[in-house]
Amino acid sequence: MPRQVDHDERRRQLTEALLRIASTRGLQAVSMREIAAEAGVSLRVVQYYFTNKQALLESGLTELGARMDRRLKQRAAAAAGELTPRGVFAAVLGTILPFDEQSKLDSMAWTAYYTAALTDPALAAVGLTLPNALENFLTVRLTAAQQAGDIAPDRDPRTEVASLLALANGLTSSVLSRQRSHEAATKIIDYHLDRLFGPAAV
Amino acid sequence: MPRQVDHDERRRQLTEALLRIASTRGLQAVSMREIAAEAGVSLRVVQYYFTNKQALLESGLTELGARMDRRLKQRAAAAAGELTPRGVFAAVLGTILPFDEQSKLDSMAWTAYYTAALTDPALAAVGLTLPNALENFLTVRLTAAQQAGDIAPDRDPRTEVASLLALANGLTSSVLSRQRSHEAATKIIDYHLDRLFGPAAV
DNA sequence: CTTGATAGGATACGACTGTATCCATTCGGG
DNA sequence: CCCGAATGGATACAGTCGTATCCTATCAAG
Repeated sequence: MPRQVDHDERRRQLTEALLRIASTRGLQAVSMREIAAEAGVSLRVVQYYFTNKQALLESGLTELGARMDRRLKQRAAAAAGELTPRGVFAAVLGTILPFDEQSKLDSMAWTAYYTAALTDPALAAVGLTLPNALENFLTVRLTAAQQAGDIAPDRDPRTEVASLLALANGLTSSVLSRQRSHEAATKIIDYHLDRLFGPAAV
Repeated sequence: MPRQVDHDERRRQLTEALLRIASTRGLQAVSMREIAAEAGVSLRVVQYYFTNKQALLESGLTELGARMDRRLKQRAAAAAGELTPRGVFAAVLGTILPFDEQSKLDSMAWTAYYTAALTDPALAAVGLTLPNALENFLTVRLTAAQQAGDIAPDRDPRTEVASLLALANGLTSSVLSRQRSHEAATKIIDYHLDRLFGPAAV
């Protein structure tokens, strides 16, 4: 059995242990020793696979981005065929909202990272690439949809996209803090998609 | 000079020092000794006026809520007279968005507290009262505005209010992370108020 | 069989944490 | 006057933190 595979597998296990701690007890509860305990290994092993804590934290953020990406592609695959403009938006925004236990935990971790990035420039660079990519992607789609006559001409595609993403982020916050349920948040998103594209065909 | 005044004044100074650290270096950088240094007093003084760190943190959260409340009342007083429904919403949402250096710092601290509250139930109770109060207040106003014919009858007041508040929160996040400017965020808010109430009278 | 790299257990170091204690000063009411 | 309470300086304590070091194993290539 090749070494390299074991090596990457170990790193993945440690990163997952890190995210488990960050999402349930917060990023300030993440320490080298806690990760070791959570992963069931010794402190030395954590040190061995990650040169320092900074590298570990960045690995966690990268993994979070990869998970979000994976979920997006799953939704895209599941909704294959019906690639209506509205379907694309429902998929992307529905992926941002925490919709099951795991995505809720990931959203918690993401929020923790986001907050840390506000006062730690090293994390900020890694964390902002995904949101920007989403905004650009959706703006292109919505502009095309407008030219095809799918949305009213007096709508501003850039503003609409920025609004929907900011709305999804705000709703995510309220779901995480148990201010409202996932279903309530989804209804609010649908309400706006109805107004933008017209009622869903289903 | 009465003791009680000095006592409260000292507590206020220490709380402000705490918020200064939390908003510039994050909540994890807040320690008893750091607060003492920031306030220019000895560690013992911090211990003397706050029995433990938990009390100190709660004091910071309370102060943040009080500041937000103060800003809201300032806007309300400045816009006195023109209490159009749209004016009320513009005032409230404009207060949520960080509009100057100080409110930006406060928003940073608020975000830090919000994230901490996700994994620390003790803080959650204190931090959710203001958002809920805002939501209820605005819903009453918008329902009345709809009955007065100020907004279209096919709008759902509760959903609209929840959306605007979530939107303002999401936009605040993007402003704090320098994804967009305060002006850009304000324009997005205005865009939606225009659609909801019709263009501003000014 | 030996040698060097990979892997990991055990332990130590200095810095920092919240909290507690000991002690000196100040000051208003008896 | 003086005595207890309010105030605060200096220091100590037991943990935890990230990181570094020392020392074994294991194992593939020479």
